[in-house]
Amino acid sequence: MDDRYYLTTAIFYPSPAPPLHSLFEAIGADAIARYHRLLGQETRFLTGMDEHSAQVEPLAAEHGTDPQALVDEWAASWRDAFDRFAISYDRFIRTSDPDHVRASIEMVERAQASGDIYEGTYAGWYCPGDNEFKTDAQIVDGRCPDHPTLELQWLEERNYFFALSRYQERLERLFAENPSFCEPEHFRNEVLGWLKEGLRDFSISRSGVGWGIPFPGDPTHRIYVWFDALTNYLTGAGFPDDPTLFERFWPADLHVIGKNITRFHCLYWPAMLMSAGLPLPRQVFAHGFMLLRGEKMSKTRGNVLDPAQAVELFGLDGIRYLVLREIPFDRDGDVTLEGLVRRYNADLANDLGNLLNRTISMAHRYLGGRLPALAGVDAEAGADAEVRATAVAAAEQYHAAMGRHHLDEALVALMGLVRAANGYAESQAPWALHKAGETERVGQVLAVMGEACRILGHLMAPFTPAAAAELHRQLGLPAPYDARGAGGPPLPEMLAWGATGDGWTVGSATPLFPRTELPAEDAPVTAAAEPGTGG
RNA sequence: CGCGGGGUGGAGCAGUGGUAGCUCGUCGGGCUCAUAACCCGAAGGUCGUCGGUUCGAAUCCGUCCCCCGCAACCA
Repeated sequence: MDDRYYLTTAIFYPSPAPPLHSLFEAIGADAIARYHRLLGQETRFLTGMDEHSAQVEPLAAEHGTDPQALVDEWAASWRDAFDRFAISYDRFIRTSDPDHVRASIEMVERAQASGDIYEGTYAGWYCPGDNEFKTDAQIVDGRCPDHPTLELQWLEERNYFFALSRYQERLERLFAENPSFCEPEHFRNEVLGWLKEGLRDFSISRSGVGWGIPFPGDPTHRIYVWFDALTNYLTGAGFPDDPTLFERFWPADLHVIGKNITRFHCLYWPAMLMSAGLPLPRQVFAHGFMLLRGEKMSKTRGNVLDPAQAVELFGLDGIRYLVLREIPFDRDGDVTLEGLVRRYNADLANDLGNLLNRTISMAHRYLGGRLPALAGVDAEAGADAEVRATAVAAAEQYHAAMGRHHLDEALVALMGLVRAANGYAESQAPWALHKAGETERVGQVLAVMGEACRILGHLMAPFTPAAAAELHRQLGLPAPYDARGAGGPPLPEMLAWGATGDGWTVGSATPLFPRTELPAEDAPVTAAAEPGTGG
């Protein structure tokens, strides 16, 4: 295992504050980052904002401010939200950052030096309503759907192109030699399909706009999208100003992206890096989308789940768990408010939280708070050994799932141990043992339950960091890791059965995940009328 | 015939040749340590359609139908 790990999210389209579906990507990447810190790797986690959007300039004018001031405000708001959601980024990059501007220019210059950039003509249908070229798919009945009264204009514009087509063979070789460059497989298939269709050069500059990075050698143009946005991954690793950092962290281990931008990350980006003579990232992982009632969340549909409301209902860790559990990370997942409430109560409140609560509570009631050491417990009864075996198997499944970035599967493995521990409590019935005066056995049973809780706390840590720390606090155990999941022993050591050796004294129990309920106005209609119950 | 993904009990999913599983929900039972939580059992599916291969198909092949996504910045 490498002693360092560098991962990124995509940089986000600028807006006043992050919607839940953007937080979803950040939370997922954060869980991966935290997992690698727990493994003991020096982990660098980059996220940020893509500020040179064409919308920014007109919007700033509308607000009577300048573009930089507008994105300053937005970036602060995003950072704030990311901090609240415990996104443990090492840098929040902004494409207006000076070092990033230098990096983008450097990348264009390298491509120029390689002879991959030429001047050409970009032609397309242009909508005067929103100053944008429209693709065929964006045109309805020959009009822009947003401005149906305006005629589209066929415009031709001189600008600079990147010769992607020259990289056809090299990209084919990349995918042949390193299939896992793009995961999961169904998105890789899509990329292979595009490769088969043949690559087209793409435009990398725009003229007539002021907001953006000046194009090297032609100040009338700005760098357009990809040489700006994608380059952020290099900037975040120290390119080109900090060779020591860059040496340490490039190439990136993982780019976490949305499935809509696989083309750019799996074809454009490696070609750009080849052109610049830089090593390629090890993997691009495309996650699916969070759907709300089967539909893409969007403001125009009015079906956006508000992060603030979600936090109010489930807490920060609650919502972190829910989005990662409900949405398979490798494909789309459908979410409803009702479903989230159900999942939260079932998994976190009833099963996991209550397991901790009953364990601590019984430890106080029957043992004066003192859990004995596990030594000698295993051989005593089959049930003890079974819980232990489940814990070992859960950790194995967990690591396997995390290795493939299937975060939802890791959580399924975790919940499997919760169930086993609750079942164990039922079958051993320490309350009955206590009545029967079998104090020693009560101690053994609660030691097993406490151990399951201890391990669960570590398994939870990448997903629900604050709740994991609180779990250990209530259990009465020190937190071996810092708030970002770094600085402790490698996770597998802490997941080993009986890792603490001795018993310990538990703390006090308060509900880790208090039950929640659907807000009244969103309650399902079925509860309305129940005939014949009187009242 | 553009490309990719998907169509499995009420809901969400797993399952790539050999008795169809899981979570939630529903119904019944048990327990009382615990956040009215926990545990056990039951009902419920001709696995989108039609056809083929096979001793045997949700699983392989072919037809058709339906849903979602897809290249210039809306995860």
